[in-house]
Amino acid sequence: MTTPFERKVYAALLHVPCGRVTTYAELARAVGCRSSRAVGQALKRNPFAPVVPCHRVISSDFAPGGFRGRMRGPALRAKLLLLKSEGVLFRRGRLAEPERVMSLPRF
DNA sequence: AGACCCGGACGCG
DNA sequence: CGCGTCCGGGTCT
Repeated sequence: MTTPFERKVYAALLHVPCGRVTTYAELARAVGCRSSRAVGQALKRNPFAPVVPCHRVISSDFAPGGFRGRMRGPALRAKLLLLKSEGVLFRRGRLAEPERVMSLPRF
């Protein structure tokens, strides 16, 4: 079931193009929410994957964050591969080029 | 009402 | 840097 909050998150995420990423915190601010964790939950249940690019959302400390509800294992590797195919690389478990993080318009 | 969750900020060693 | 801890808020049961 998709809620108004989830739709807001997905809509904001659509502004992130291929080759760039954003963070849970950034998304949260974009929709006027102070819980980045709530955003993570919404992405986890993203019914419109991959048209809503939930793989382009990482942690604000440049760690990859999770994917499909998991923070490690095959799911996470799939996320890293998707990003790699878009030119976004990770090294030593961290985003290689932090300047690829996109800031979103405030709420 | 309580528990859960793909985070974040802060404090400490 | 790598913990531990607390906070947060939307959703599910």
